[in-house]
Amino acid sequence: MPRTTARRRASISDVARLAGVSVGTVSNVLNRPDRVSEATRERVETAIAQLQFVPNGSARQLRVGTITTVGAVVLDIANPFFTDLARGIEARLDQDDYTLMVASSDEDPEREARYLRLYEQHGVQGIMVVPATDEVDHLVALADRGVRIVLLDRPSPVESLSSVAVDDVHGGALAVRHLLEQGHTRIAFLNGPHTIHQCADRWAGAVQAVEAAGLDPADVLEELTVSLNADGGDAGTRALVAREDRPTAIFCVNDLVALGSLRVLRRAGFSVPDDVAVVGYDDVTFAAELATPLTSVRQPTHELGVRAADLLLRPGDAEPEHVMFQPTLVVRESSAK
Amino acid sequence: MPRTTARRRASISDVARLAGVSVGTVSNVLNRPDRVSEATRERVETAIAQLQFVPNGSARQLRVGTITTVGAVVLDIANPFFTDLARGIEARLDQDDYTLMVASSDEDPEREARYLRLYEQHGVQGIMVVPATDEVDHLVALADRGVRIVLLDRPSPVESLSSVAVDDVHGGALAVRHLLEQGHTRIAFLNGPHTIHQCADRWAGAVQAVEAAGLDPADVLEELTVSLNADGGDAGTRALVAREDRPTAIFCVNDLVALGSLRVLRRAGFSVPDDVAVVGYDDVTFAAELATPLTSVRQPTHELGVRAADLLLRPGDAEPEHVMFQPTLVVRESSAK
DNA sequence: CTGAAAGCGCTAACAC
DNA sequence: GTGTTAGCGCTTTCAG
Repeated sequence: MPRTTARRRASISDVARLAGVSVGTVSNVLNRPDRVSEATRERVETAIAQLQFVPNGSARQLRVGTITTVGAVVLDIANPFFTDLARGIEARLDQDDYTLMVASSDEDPEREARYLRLYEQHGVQGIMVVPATDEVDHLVALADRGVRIVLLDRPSPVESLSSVAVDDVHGGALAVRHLLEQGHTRIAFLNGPHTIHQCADRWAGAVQAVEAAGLDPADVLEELTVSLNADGGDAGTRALVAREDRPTAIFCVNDLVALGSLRVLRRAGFSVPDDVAVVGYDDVTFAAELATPLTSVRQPTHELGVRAADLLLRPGDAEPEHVMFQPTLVVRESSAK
Repeated sequence: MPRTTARRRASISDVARLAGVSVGTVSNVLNRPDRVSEATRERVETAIAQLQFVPNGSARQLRVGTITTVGAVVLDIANPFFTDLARGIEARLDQDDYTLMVASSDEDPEREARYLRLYEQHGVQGIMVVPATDEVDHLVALADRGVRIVLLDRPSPVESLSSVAVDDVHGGALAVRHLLEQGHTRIAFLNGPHTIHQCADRWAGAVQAVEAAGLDPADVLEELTVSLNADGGDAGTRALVAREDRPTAIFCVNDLVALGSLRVLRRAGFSVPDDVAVVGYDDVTFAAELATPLTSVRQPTHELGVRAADLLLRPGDAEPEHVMFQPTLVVRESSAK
C-alpha cells in the first residue's frame, strides 16, 4: 500500500487563500477569535480543518519570543528519585498550564551542556537542572542571558541562582550517626564522585558524624566511588565482601545503589543486618518492601519539585531564593539489630 | 545585590556589527567555518564570546525546517518500565547525535495531545508515543502531516504507523497459565482500563489461558480496574482481601501495582505465596529483591527502546515496520509453592 | 471587522 | 572570502 507523501505542511497563508481572507485574519481566529465575525471565523476554521493546518511553533516563537514550556535536566531519568521529583514539578506546572520536558545528563557535563543549549535555543521559560559538576559558571552565564534557572537538589554556590535543595550534610550525618549508634565502627560509604555536590556533602556529613562521636574518620570510614545505580552498588559491594577485613556496615549514596548492594549480599549468603548493615538514601517506594526492608534517608522529593516549579514561575524580576529542606531517617530492618 | 537585567538576547547582526562583518559571514563561521578566513573567523568568535551570543533556535529552525531532537510521550514517567524504555531510546539516539525529550501523559488523552502538539509545533524529527487510548486517528493524521511516528509498546492497528511492541496477549497468557498450573482457580487481575491497549491484550491473554485449560473464565477470573501504580495495587488488594471469598492469586498488570499489592498483603498478615500468590509484569530491577521475590513477565525493555529509535531514524521514505517481541515468564517465590 | 505590511533571527543563494 | 538579500511562518500595529 503506497503511503501518503509527506507534502509540505500547510501554512497560515495557505489557510488564508483557501478561506479567501488575509493572513492577519487567520492569525486572529487563532489567537483572538472574538475579534472576528462569526461567519469568517467559520470559513477559516473549515479551511484549517481541511488543510490539517498546525501552526508552526518556531515561527510563532520567533515572533513572540516566549513559550510555556520548562526544561529539566536530571542526572538519571531511571532513578525513581528524579522521576518523583519530575512528578512534583509537573504537578505545579500543570496549575499554570505549563509543560515539562525532561532529559537525562547521565552525569556527563557535555550531555548536560547539550540539553541546556537545546532548551535555551528553543526559548523555554526556564530550566531546572541537577548539575553534573560542582562548577556552575555556565549556569550563571545562562541566567545572565535571561534564562530563568533553578538549581535542583543542591544549594546554589552563588547568590544569583535560585535553588531548592535538601540538606545533604545533615542527611549523611543522620545515616552514619545511626550506624555508629548501632555499634558499627567500620563503615563503607558507596558514594559517587565528589564532583557531584550531593555526594561531596553526604560524605562531609558522614565525616562530621564520626567526629561528633569522638572517633577518627580515618579509622571508621572508607569510601568507594561507584556509579549511581544498582550496578554500582553491585560492583562496590562485590569488592567489599571479597576482602578479609570487610566493613560491618555499608552506607549507600542512594537506594538504587543499596538495591545492588543488597542483591550481592543476599547472593553471597550474608545476613542483613547481622553480618552487614545497609543504609540507603532517598527512601524510594520500593525501599520498605525489599527482602530486607531498607533503612533510608528520606527526602521530601515531591515537595522539592513543587517548590522548584514555584520559584521558576515567579515573575522574572523576583529575587533569587534558596530553599533548603531537611531530610529524616527512616529506620528499618536493614540496619536495626 | 541587584541582579543583571535580562537585556535582549544578542542576535547574529549584533555580532556582525561588533566584528565588522556581514551577517552572512557570521552565519558561515557558525555553520561552515572552513569557508571563512582564519583572521575574520577569530574576530567573529571574539565578538560571539563577548556578546555571549547563542543562536536563536526558532529562527534557525524556521529557516531550515528541521532539528535533531525526538520527542517521546509515555504513560507514566515514574514507572521504571518507561524510564528503562527511555534509556534504550537514548542509547540508540546518541549514536546519531540526536537528543531525546520525554513527557508523561498520565494516561490522559488530553495531556497526550498537548505534548504531541508541542512536539509537532517545534518540528521534532519524530515522536514516539505510548498511546493513552486505543484510538490512533490523531496519530495517523500527525503522520500524514509528515511527522515520523513510532508507536511504543503496542502494535499498530493500522498499517501506516510503525510500531514496536511486546506480545501482551502472550504475556497475559504466560502469567495466568502459570498460576493455573500452580493450582489456582480463583484469580484476580488488577488491571488498568481496557482503553489502554496493553491492558486489554493482557486480559485477553489471561482469558485465553483459562480457556486453554478447559475452564470457564467467568468462574476463574475476575478483573478489578485500578490505577497503574503502587497506589492502585494497594487499593485493589485492599478491596480483595476484605472479602470472604477472596481469590488465591493476584495477577498485576505491572510491577508497580504488584508492589502495592505485596505491601498490603504483608501488612494484613497474609503469607505470599501460601495464602495469596502474586504475579507482576515488566520484571523491573527491584522485582527480584522484594521481601517476597516477585514472579513477573519479563519484557526486553531496553531493546524495545533501541528498536523504536532505529525505526524512527530510518530515512523518511522507509516503509512502516511492525516489530513484535516475545515476553518470558520469570518465576520467583511470590507464586511458587 | 478586515487587510496590508513590517519584521522577529537566521540560512543559503548569488554576486562581487 | 565576504557581502547582500530573499524569505522561512507568524503576530501585530496601523489603516481603512
